[in-house]
Amino acid sequence: MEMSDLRKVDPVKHEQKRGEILGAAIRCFIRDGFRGASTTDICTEAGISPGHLYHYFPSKEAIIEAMIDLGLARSAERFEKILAAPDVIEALLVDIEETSLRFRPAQILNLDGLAEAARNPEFAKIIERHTAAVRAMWADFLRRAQDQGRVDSGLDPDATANILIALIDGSRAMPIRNPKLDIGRNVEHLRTMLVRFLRPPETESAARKPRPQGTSRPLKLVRKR
Amino acid sequence: MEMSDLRKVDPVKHEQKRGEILGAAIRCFIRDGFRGASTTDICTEAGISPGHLYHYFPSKEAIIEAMIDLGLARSAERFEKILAAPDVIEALLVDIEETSLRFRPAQILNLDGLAEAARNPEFAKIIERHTAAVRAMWADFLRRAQDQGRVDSGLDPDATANILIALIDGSRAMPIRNPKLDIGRNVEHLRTMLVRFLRPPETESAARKPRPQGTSRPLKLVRKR
DNA sequence: GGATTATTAGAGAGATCGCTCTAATTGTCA
DNA sequence: TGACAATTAGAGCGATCTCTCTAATAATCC
Repeated sequence: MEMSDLRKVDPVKHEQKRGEILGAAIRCFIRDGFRGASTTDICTEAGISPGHLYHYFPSKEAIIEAMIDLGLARSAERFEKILAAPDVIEALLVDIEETSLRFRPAQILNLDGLAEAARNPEFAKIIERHTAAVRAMWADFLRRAQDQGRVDSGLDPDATANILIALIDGSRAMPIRNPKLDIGRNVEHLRTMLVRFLRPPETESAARKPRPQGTSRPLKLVRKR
Repeated sequence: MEMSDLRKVDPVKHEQKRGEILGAAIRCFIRDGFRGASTTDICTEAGISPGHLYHYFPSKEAIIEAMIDLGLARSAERFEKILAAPDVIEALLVDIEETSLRFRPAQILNLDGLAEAARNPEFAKIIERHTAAVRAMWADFLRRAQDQGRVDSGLDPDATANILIALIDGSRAMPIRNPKLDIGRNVEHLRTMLVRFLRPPETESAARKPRPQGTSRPLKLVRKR
């Protein structure tokens, strides 16, 4: 134990410690799952005692909820950055590659969270709210891109957003299903699919500008803002 | 199992009972998860006693493995049917709609299984093997379709198969993320994406028009719409 | 029918779970 | 410094977990 630090009646310090414990809990949940990780495990990982733990969190469930909140907040941040990028599709692909395909273990928790949400109404509410927010962000982007003729205006923004989200979810399972995944090639094919899916059909775009496209080489879809 | 003494009462009956217990276990696992469902729950659901349960299965883990095997076998069957259909994409869409989007609760177990595989090497092996088999089936189909000019020959069959599998995985999360999902519209957009992704680019389809082997059953991939 | 064996029931052992409680320790301030 | 409040440690409670064990029942063969 660390006895060397000088203690103060400091709410900042308290919050910081809470964060440390939450971090330890996340590590445990990644390793063993929501139900597999015990409060004792969390205490050991955080280097504290059970009583101490319950001084910072009222229950194990509260820890899980705090962790989900944190995860969803980080996720929303990432999406905001993606949607603010000059080339949204490229930014999305980079994000999928870095956070899902290269198997950051934290992504396991998304699978756990979804499975848990399917049977726990409390969690379901949180997931649904967060999904609605992300979908709205995507749909808003898609509408603007449609107005600018960069995305097929025949697509429904909400439905398209749902599919993009599903694609991101599915990508999380990829490295689990196939640890020897050829990441570069998969990203390339994802890019091809997205570009072909979203770009305006020939009839629409041909009127505006010439389409220099022969083979499967994808073209840049999105630029200015 | 004793293999030398088969003279006793119906091994068929024994196997049938085993199946019943497995079914009860699956219902419990769907409801509460692998770790959330206790052996007592399973016994209650199956209407038997603990000792009885352990007469049919050596451990809880064995039940889970038997269930995963069963699930993957059923899944492989479904894919074989899909790939044997006259219009593969339509068959795939119907399957996604019926088994994933309409929220058959059994699909939760896929999420559980993936999450568990991410931290349990034993499960990971099973999932990887099954995924490799399904991917091989898809890749084989894609290669044939490419030879017939129905699918863009610029696509790598394995990478494309991986993406299709990811799409199926992602579709499972859809109804959890959004219970008010407009299923029809989503299926329609999925269809659009798949068709645009897979069909040969204009130049190719115009140049090399591979014509029918009329006698053999045509693998119709894309319906002109 | 009597002997033998497969099958079933259910209590409960032993371990672990989430969580509580008391007491010791640390920091603050009159 | 001494009273008081905040914080921490860790034993352990009651519930629940997986799994075992003994004995009763059902099925089979002579």
